[in-house]
Amino acid sequence: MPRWEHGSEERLKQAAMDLFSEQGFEDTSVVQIAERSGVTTRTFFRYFSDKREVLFADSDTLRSELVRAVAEAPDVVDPLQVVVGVLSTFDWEGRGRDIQRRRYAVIAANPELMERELIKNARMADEFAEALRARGVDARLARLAARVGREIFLLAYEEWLVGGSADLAVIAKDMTALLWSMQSPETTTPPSR
Amino acid sequence: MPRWEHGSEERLKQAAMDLFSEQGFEDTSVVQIAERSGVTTRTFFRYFSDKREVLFADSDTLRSELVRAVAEAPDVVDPLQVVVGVLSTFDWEGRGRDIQRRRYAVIAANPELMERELIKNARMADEFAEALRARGVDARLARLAARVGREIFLLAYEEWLVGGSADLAVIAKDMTALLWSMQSPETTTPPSR
DNA sequence: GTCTATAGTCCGATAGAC
DNA sequence: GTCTATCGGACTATAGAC
Repeated sequence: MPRWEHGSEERLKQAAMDLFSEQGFEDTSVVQIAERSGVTTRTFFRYFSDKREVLFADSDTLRSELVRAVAEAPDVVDPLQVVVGVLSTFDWEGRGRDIQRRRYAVIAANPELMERELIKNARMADEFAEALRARGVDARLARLAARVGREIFLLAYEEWLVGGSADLAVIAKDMTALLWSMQSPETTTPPSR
Repeated sequence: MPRWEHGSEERLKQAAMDLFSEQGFEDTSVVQIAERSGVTTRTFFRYFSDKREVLFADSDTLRSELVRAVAEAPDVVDPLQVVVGVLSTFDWEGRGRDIQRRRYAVIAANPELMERELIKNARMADEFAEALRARGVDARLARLAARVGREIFLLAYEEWLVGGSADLAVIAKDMTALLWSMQSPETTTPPSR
């Protein structure tokens, strides 16, 4: 382990976040990020597959954590509830709301970064669906629950981010109730349990 | 406006689709596409902001068409129904299922193209939500209906694409019913009408 | 760690349509 | 003449190859 190079990844992530915040994503080059971190661009691309990925490195480990939570849910009789529950009861507060607000602001300000955010979310939903299916949920139902649950959570998360001190789980529950309030009589089918 | 070789844009789109299909997106360069179309790369970038966009040029006009349909819906008392209805009753058959299948195969085979597809869908949902809001729907409800409606449609669309001769509107209705079947008793709120 | 291909931008020039 | 579409080439940065 080369001790003098230790921490490169963290320094790169920090430098990228700072530079993107200060001068925007487009106007920041990988060379700049590398220079500020005391490494070469080659080192940057050793850690991150592309320039955008430096902002999403953590999201991969986070995703597997969340997928595991779905896979280990006590029961899956209500798959939508499982998805929304796992996502909204995760300890987002513990990761710092300000940091997440800042990160989201950078991402929202740049379409290329938003594209990456969206595909990460899509992959997470796909893995949620697969985890539910592995637990015996019908494939079609699993996909639907994963996708709709993700949307409910994302809307709740956005409100939580910009909002004051509201609890994310509460917002998510509220959002779910709002969805059910849209059920029109003519398209109603009797609950299956 | 029209000139001798005014079909440049169409030729570029066709050449790109063919080449991406034959040898993959990554292994096709803009130079190749331009050469096959008898123009230079400069001309390619005059029509398309980047290499991916050549596959999505039509989707922009399509989006505004669909957004207009939402804005002009007879009524918006059931916003989810409006979104799913507008999307699923559009004449997708008329655009050729084979062409759409081929296009989707190319997109699904490449993450970069999927990223673009996702952000286009996200923008469409945003505009749907705004159109609903303009019609008097509560902002929160409008966003929720737009996003959930989009997911219901996309799942139905994917089934329609791979499937035989099933009607898209029917699949979408079925998918909506499946969503309502997930409503759990404890989170139920009384229907508002 | 160096070298190179490709994406994408910029400026200026050209030529047909009107 | 203007307007619009095309072309030429030089240029930077990303990203991958060697």
